Amino acid sequence: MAQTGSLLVITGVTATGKTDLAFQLADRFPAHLISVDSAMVYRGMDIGTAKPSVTELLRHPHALVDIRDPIESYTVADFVNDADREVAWAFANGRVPILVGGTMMYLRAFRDGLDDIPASTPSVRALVAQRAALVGWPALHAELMDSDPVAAAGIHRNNPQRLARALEVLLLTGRPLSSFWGTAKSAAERHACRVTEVWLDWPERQTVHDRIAQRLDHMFAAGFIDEVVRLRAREDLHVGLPALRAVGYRQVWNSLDKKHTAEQMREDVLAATRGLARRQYTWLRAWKQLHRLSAADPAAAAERVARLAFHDTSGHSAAEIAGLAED
RNA sequence: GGCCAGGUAGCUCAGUCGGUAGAGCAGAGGACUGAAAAUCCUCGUGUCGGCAGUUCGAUUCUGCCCCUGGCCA
Repeated sequence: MAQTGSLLVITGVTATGKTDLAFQLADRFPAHLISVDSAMVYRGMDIGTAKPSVTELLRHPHALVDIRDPIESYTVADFVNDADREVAWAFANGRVPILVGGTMMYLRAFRDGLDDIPASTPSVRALVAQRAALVGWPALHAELMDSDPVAAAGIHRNNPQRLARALEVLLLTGRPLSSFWGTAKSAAERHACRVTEVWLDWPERQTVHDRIAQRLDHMFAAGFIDEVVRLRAREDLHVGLPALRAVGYRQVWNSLDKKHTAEQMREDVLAATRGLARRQYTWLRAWKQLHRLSAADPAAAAERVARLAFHDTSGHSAAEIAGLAED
């Protein structure tokens, strides 16, 4: 099948400057920006998610931002469907899709594809939770070991979330979760395109931690706490919701309950954000095919990405591109 | 100045009836198929404030000193 085009993915841990890089490229090339961010999908969660400002979004529109109310949930499958639709739109309109963001599971599901497995339902989820409360998760893990040993082997007995999913699928379909595996198609296959993935990174972890702290102080100055207070004012929202479990929101929400000092609140959010960055690193280090670029030199990074993903407009030959893509 | 309570892991603390110590948090590494900014797994040597004494052996007991907090002057 002939390739129809080139698709660019820009990722990296939180607070590394991914958005700025995407803006630079969007200024130079006909691009379609697609957000890969499980928190920016929610309306009214702007400051704490480091969402681009309204003016920035007007200048550089992002697909998949502000598409859900915090009461709703948004899933990996939703993301892959939405992203596929946006990518197809971009190709149909002569634009290069640029996926920007740090929700690593979304990114991997998009790139490698998702198998066709039904979503859970509230009633089945509640049923599994009830049984867990009764017999405990390790016991349910033992049961899964009997009915779906393949899936059970990959899930720790203390991991309620992943264990629940496997059991829910079993209840929902009567089939083991693992029996659904193996049919997923990668993004390159689904869109018949070349996929270039870029990891924007700082050489020192400390730099990332410093940037996180600096950004958080700007968030507080910009009214982050008021934003959470506004969400709390809604009677229907609570911290159990996926949206309100987002880093920062959960800590600020809980701090307001416990009447923590401002300093304690800040430390809680910082620790949670550093933890997020650490887990993002775990994904990134496992993806060896990423082009790792230094965030310390944004201009050079932009130049490099332009050559890697937009070779058609910068006049490089296919042979040169193949060489560049090797390193 | 006197009295009291403390000084143990980056932080908050527990503990050792004398045999050189352990939790939570922080931090690090890892896993990851519809909640993923989620959920979970693994990782703990630190002059036990300093100096001396008693002892086979002191972080633990004793003395002195230093520091912190409180009370009394």
